[in-house]
Amino acid sequence: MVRAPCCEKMGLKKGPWTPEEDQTLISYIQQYGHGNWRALPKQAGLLRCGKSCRLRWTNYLRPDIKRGNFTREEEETIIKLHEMLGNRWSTIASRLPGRTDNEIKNVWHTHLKKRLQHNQANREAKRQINENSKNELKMTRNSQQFENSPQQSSSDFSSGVDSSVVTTDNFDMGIKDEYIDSSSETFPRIDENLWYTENLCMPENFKETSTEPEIQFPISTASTTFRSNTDEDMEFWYNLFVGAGEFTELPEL
DNA sequence: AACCAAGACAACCGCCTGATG
DNA sequence: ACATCAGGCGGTTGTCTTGGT
Repeated sequence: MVRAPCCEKMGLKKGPWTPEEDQTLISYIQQYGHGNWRALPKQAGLLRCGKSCRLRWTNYLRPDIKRGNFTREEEETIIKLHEMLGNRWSTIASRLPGRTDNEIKNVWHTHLKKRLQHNQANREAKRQINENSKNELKMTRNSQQFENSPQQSSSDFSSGVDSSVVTTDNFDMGIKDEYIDSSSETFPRIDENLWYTENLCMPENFKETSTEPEIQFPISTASTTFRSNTDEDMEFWYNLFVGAGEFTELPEL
């Protein structure tokens, strides 16, 4: 394949477009259209290559371009589509009227990618806290049980003689990544799907901020997922994730 | 006020594909 | 079938702006 000569070698201008150039291009396209991009700059009197003109028009000057910040809905659409399609910016752009692939690509690299990485790091941190709390709880309950029943041997605990006791064995092997003892009454289970941002909820008295909330409380029961803002639930989750041990008031964000 | 680093975004580059002769 | 061209796409770079020191 023969490569077209680059703009510089042909003495054509590069770099940012001036308002005059923009106006020239707009006027020409409004009058004659853009049937042939390669021929257009010469006919319009622009010292630019056709490719540059096309990009300038499609990414910036087109009348149906939507300028300004992306809405929350647009951002969510991009995130979802990117999850499905990967870096197919033009396909993603076709689903967002008035937005160009270039703009979407820029937004992705400058905002959305970082936000997703941040969310992922948060989820990982929470998961770690959850894991640590789980271990602490496990140890506490085991030691309490040992103190209350000094006559029992440690092998009795792990054999599951008393079904109300959470032992190392039934905790680890019974239900993975869930907070639940064999009576299934005391501890709500964590629905892993709730870690995803769209499923997280904030307590009513939490302040809405533009940044990612630091603490969020996913709640579900063994049978059904629900969202709760009751003090009891908040206290449970606050102690679980923040690890303060003593719950006094909800944190200000 | 001056400088510098980081962020945001416009523009370019190189490759690919489909159309055409 | 092959060569050439135009247009499209995604990755990368360049430039301007902004915020911090």
